[in-house]
Amino acid sequence: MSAQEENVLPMGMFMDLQRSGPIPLYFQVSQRIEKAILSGELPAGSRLENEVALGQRLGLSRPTVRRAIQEIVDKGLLVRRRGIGTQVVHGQVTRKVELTSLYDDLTNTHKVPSTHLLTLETQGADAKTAERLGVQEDSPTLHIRRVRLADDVPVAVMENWLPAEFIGIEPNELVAHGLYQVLRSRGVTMRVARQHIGARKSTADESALLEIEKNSALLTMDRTAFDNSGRAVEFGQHCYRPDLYSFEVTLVEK
Amino acid sequence: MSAQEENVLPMGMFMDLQRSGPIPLYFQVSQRIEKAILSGELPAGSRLENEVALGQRLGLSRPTVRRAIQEIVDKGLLVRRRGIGTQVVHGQVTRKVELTSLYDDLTNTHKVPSTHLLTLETQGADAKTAERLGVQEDSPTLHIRRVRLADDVPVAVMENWLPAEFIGIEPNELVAHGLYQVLRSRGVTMRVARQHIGARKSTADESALLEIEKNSALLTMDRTAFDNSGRAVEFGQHCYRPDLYSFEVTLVEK
DNA sequence: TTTGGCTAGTTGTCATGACATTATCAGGTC
DNA sequence: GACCTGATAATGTCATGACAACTAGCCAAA
Repeated sequence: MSAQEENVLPMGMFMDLQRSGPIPLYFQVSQRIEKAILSGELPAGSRLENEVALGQRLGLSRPTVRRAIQEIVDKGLLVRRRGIGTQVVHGQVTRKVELTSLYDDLTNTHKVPSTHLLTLETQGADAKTAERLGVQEDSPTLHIRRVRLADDVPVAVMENWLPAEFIGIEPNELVAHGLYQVLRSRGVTMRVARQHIGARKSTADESALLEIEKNSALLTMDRTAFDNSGRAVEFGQHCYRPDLYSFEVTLVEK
Repeated sequence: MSAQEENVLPMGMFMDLQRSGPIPLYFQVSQRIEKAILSGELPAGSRLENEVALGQRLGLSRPTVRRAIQEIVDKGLLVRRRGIGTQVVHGQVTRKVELTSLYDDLTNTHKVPSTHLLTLETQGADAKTAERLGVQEDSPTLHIRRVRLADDVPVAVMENWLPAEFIGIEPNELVAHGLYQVLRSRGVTMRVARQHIGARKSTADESALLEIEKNSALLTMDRTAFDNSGRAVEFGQHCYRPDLYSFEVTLVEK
């Protein structure tokens, strides 16, 4: 017998769906399944009930069930095989990285984030910033430089440039909230972000800010974020203490 | 007038679809649109023809067109807005990172990859390896250690552990091809990979192998890869010269 | 024993139709 | 001129139906 016995779990959940509410049905289903996987109710390697049966039992059409399952496949928690079925991926499950800021990351891991605001000024865009933000060179941008701390220990030095429309942002906003929270409260919804992750040695300035030795190894991340109209709303160059922070990425082959 | 004039481009492509072939229709459409974006035929900020019209012109149903567009949205090249339409994201487009190996990355960027094989042995799994691969501790695994070079310059030191079924892999395979190519040729299809990206200082050994100074900054990546049945097929701990390699990640908010 | 084919089960693809939700814009009213 | 209102247009959601492609397992034949 193969080592991967595959229990067909019928997912005996009654799942009271609210059909009139604003929450899509496929989302309600996918949330419920994801929760079942993360809680261990659906163990690694177990098979999911097939799409048609699941749809019948829930009173949903197959496309809706399919979409719910697809959501979780995209998260890397489920694997589909034609002719076979859908299985839970092996390996301990860990929550994936979303389009969030470091501030959100820290609150999610039950650390207390805080911010030291080093710089908040209007600055003409240099060539690189102009290209990343898609604005004219020398046009005004908001330049921010911050140190992010978790439980009063410095974790990252973050430098951002924002388009002119955000120049009114106040220092106390940035101290009390993450940059992404501030942008969201101004009606901006981030949709796409392109990141480059690398490493280099720390400068004397960075070493002092992060309270580490000179010429330590730093984890760096450059990011350009776009809102739902496709326009660049933020360009940032950040560096992290590698002993306190790392990136987690889940890749799924189509 | 706003700076983002939005030309409605009707995508005047005739797109001869092959309906009988094995290639899905939605895939043919999405490939064509992506190519149009990357080639500049659909410039940044331009609007796409709406779904129903596009479907009618191509003789396709709306779900098929929708799926084609969704593929490109997931890649971060398009942005949809309800009530508005679908637009090309601003910013220079760069190809995203797929589920590939460093070997594939290098060939895609027209560098000549080569490999120095340092270690190829059978080894009992330690606690960490056993957990990552989902096998018993002390069970046999294939242990590989390699240096990857691009144009004869060392780029990375790569250490991998594979389950027992791959113990037959020959040294010449690993020198001539990337590990993922070898696995694919053995019928393994990778589906999901979980990666952790960090940084640290180099050891004396690594410094010599990568031809860099001692205590340089290194970019590190740990990865566990799963095949289409959800079983772990590879666990690796790699480190890269940060002046020659970095990671690119595109995040898309759902 | 081995090989081959058949069958049942499951996901993959595609079409058609309908209604809901949201943003824009023009026009009328105060 | 400012504000409300409706029409218009586009994507978001969901149902139903059908066929294709792939896999595993059973069974019969060589």
